Amino acid sequence: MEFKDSKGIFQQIADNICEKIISGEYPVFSKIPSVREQAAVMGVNHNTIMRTYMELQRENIINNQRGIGYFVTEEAPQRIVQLRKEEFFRHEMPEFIRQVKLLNLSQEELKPLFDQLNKQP
Amino acid sequence: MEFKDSKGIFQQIADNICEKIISGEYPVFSKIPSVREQAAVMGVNHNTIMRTYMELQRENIINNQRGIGYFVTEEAPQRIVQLRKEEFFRHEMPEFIRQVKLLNLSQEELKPLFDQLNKQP
DNA sequence: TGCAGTGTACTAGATCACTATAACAGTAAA
DNA sequence: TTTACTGTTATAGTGATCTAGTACACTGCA
Repeated sequence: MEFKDSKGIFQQIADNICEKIISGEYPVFSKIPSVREQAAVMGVNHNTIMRTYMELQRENIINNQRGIGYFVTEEAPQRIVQLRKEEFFRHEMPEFIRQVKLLNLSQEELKPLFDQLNKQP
Repeated sequence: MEFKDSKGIFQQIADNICEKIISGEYPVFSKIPSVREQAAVMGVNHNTIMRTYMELQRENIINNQRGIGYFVTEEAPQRIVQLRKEEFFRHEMPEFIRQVKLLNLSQEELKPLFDQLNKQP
């Protein structure tokens, strides 16, 4: 996996896992890759994955059974979407609007954006 | 100034200065605060400001006269807007759209966004 | 019981961003 | 010339993050 240096690696991995959960790649109740396996896949140290998993566990997105592995909780998808929506409306959307105004983008330039957003249900 | 820990401080200061330039707070050809003064205002070390200024100089947004200070270049506002537009269309907008789709936001939830964007000329 | 795979914990070290501090050099103006 | 600004450079130290490596404990299964 490639990482931006604008954010902690463990946070990026957490985001990545969360997206796999809400996209269905990691279904509810399923076991996610072990700390060591994930570390190998991501190309990072297993301690870094450990930190990621502990964070996600603290947020009740995964839970673990010692000696067995980590599992996606039943409430995970709902929690992730909820947390992300809050973040989206509190920060990302206002910042996005601020950018548009600061750059003084025209309706013409924004047309592709509208086209994409209008595809939403 | 408050800083997010998601990005280097020097980069956030550079962004801040760029916004002051395109908003007109730092007009073309004007002298911007000295390294030490800016450091005091921002509450950081002057080496950090030095790094910021060197970056901005590398991008031809400011230039300097040793012993006198740093000045906004004539082409600065245009360059900043151009660089930011490129960045916006290459990364921020696609990422924003990706988020909207991932969170499966409804037209209803997006209405405030449309309202804001339609205010653009 | 033994083994393989799992989580967990610990120490040590590398790297990076930023800070703290100092010293040096150019410019303008009194 | 002196003073008070400027930029510039250098060294050392701190804190956070991530890596490297090791060791230990738990679980399921052959």
